[in-house]
Amino acid sequence: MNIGDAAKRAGLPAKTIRYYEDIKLIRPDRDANGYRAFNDKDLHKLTFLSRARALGFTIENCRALLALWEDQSRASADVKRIAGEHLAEIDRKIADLQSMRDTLGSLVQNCAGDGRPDCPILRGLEEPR
Amino acid sequence: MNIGDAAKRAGLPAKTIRYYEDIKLIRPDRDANGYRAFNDKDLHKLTFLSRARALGFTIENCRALLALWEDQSRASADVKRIAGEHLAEIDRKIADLQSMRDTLGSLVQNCAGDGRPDCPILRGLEEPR
DNA sequence: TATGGGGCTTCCATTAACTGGAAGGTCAAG
DNA sequence: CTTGACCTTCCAGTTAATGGAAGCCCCATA
Repeated sequence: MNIGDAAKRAGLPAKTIRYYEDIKLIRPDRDANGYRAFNDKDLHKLTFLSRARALGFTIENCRALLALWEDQSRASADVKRIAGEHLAEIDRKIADLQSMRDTLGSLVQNCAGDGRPDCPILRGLEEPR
Repeated sequence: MNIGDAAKRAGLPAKTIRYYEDIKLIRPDRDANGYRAFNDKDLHKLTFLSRARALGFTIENCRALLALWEDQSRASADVKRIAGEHLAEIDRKIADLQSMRDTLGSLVQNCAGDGRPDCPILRGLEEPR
C-alpha cells in the first residue's frame, strides 16, 4: 500500500507519516520504484500513533508504548504507569486552563466592550499576579 | 535597572526578556556599558506580558494587546473582542482535554496493571476512533 | 505515442516561544 | 589584583510537524 492510502486509513497526513519514518517510529519497506510499501503491521502502528497522539501522548511516550506493544512479554503494569502519568498531566493541564478561564472570564465580564477607552481587561493585565 | 532585576520583578527569565526585545515587543534603552536599562514603562510592559502569556495569549495576541494598551484612544470593545476569542479557545481546549481524559481514564481503569501481559490500554489504542 | 494530472520521492526551510551554552566584556567586594 | 556574579552577542536545539521546490513515476485518454 502506498503512502496516500496509508494516510487515509490511519487518518494522518502523508507528510506526518514520512516524518514518523524519519524519526524511526516506523520502517516501511520500499517497492522497486522507491515508493514506501506499507503492510498491515505498519498500518496498525500508524493507527496506534494517530490515536495516541490524539490523546496527547508525546512522541517519546508513543515510542515507549510502541515498544511495549511489540513486546509480547511486557507487563501491563508498565503500560499502566505511562498512561497513569499522562493522565495526571492531563488533569494538571485541565486545572491550569480552568484557572486561566476563570481569571480571563471575570476580566471580560467586567469590560463594557463599548467605544470608550476604559478597559478593565487591560487594567487587570497590568497588575502582577 | 539591569535585566536581572527586571527579570525578578516581572517574573520572567532574563533570556525571555532578551527574546522579547529581539522580536520587538520591548525596546529598552542601553547604558554606556551596553547593558539594557529598563525604565518603569518597560517593566510595566514586561509584567503585562508575563501575565498575558500566563493566561495563554499568544505572542501575537500580546503584541496586539500591547498596541491597544499604548493607544490612549482605543475602544474597550477591541480589547474585549480579542479576549473573548481567546476565552472561546480556552473553552475548546478544556473540552478537548476533558474528552481525552475520559477516554484515557477508562482505558487505565480497565487495566489490571499487574505482571500479566494482557493490557486493555494497548488494545484500546489499537482501535481506530 | 504523446501528454496531462496525480501521486510519489528527497531536501531544505519555517513555525512558536523559548532555552542552553560558548566566548567574552563589566563591575563591585575584598 | 583577583574572584565571582552579571552582562553581552551569537549559534544551535527543542517539539512535532508543515510548506514548498524540483524532479521521478504511473495511468488514462486523445
